[in-house]
Amino acid sequence: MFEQPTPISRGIAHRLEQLILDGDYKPGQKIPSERQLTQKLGVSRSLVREALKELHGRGIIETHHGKGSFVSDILPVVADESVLMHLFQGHSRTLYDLLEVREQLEGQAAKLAAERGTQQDFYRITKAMEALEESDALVNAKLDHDFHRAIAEASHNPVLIHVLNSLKGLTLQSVQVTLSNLSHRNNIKQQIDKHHRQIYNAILSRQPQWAFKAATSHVFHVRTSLQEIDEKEHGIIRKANED
Amino acid sequence: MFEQPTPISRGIAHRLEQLILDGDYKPGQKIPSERQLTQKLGVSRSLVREALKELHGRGIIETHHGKGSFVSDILPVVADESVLMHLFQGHSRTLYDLLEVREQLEGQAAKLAAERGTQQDFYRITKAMEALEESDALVNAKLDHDFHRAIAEASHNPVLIHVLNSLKGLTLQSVQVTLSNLSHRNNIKQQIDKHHRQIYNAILSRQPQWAFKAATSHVFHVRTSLQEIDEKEHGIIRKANED
DNA sequence: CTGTTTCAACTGGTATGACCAGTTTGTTTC
DNA sequence: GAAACAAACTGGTCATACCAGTTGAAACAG
Repeated sequence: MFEQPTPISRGIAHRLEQLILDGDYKPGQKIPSERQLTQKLGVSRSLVREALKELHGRGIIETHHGKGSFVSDILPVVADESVLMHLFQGHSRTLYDLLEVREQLEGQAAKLAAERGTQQDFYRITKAMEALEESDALVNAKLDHDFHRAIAEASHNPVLIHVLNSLKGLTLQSVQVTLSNLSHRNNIKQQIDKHHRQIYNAILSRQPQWAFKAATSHVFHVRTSLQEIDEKEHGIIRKANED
Repeated sequence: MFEQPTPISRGIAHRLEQLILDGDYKPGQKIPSERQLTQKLGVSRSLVREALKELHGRGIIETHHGKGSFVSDILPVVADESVLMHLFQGHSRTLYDLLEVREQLEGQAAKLAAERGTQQDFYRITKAMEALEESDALVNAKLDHDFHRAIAEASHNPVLIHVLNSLKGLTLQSVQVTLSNLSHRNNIKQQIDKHHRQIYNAILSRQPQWAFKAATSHVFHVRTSLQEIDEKEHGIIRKANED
């Protein structure tokens, strides 16, 4: 009755927004030029421009004359790192706090990934997994993070991806600390790999419950292991950011 | 040297914004047509339209085909509280995404609160709980939020508190939407109260597992309830601010 | 005179095409 | 090799024409 057939312009802004949310265009990255979008979206440049204006109004993109439009990297308003980073320094406990949070988040991500992951997602996860296993070098905090990130993205939950990504800086740091503390015990490195495999298998065989369990207990295990060591060797964590 | 002489369009949007802020055009009121603005502002219609789009993006005006543009009566709640806020508009899915994340976070918070909460924490939670129960008014998004916040703080996990707090802006709005959609069904309001009681009891009797379960299933319940309604009445969420 | 129909004049929505103005890049020139 | 320059990008602005809802007043029917 009052169904106005949604103006195309709304649709354009919406579609672009979705592309950004889906990660097709990432924060800081340049999006196609107006002329290109005109083609890609099959509408006139006027519409493209108006859609971009709308997104600009929402603070989603920034535009520079002669250069192009870019996805605002200020996107991660959630949990801005500076604050957390601040918490971190001098408070080794924050590492545990962080892991406590990640425990749930990673669990949820794994679960959703098992439910919703596409073949493409699985491919990415597999690649990350392989890269992780090959490198017996113990320094690969980044690879570890890539693996978890691939899973997060497979959850197709923008908010979840967003929050986890916001914790990225800390995560990286924490993983670094973790590895440097845990991995020179070879059996632990093996255990971690085993965990990853469990998560991996659960997701690819589409068993959400199992994936959740595997992911949470993985983080839990890392946390408690770290805790034990910390109690023994006392104060190792503080030193972790000095290189 | 790098001072690019502010594009006119920015100026247009700004001038219009100023007119509205100055009270020349009041909330709910119609602003001049695009053609009129073209004259009044001395620029082309394209620019006027783009400026209007920008204002629309900020939520300052609403536009209706054939009728005109009107100043939003829900004036900007202070620019953009967070960018995520915008993801909402037209993306009801994001609400579910958000609840999926909160499900775990709230669960963890409740669990930790049960483990670590002090008597003072419990006192605060109790007060929030009472305030929540007394107000049989259904509009108390804030009270609901206060309750969950008290629990979060009782977890004594700064990271968790911070992340949950970051989601506050969204939570508030989502809760608002939630309530306005759920609560006019009286039995649901009762169910929610019951959930809160369960969480409350679990925490104060220091039963972490139970608290976790109660909190997660609470959010889960809210999410699925909302989902059902959304599927039935279809599109209600978008309309939530039209009265 | 009343109620309906109709149509013209609004309103915003979309599409072209032209031209201006910064930016980048590769070529030419010294 | 370095400086100068000239396309070929990019976004910014304008003018014009036409489509599509909305509204209200004039024309008409009863």
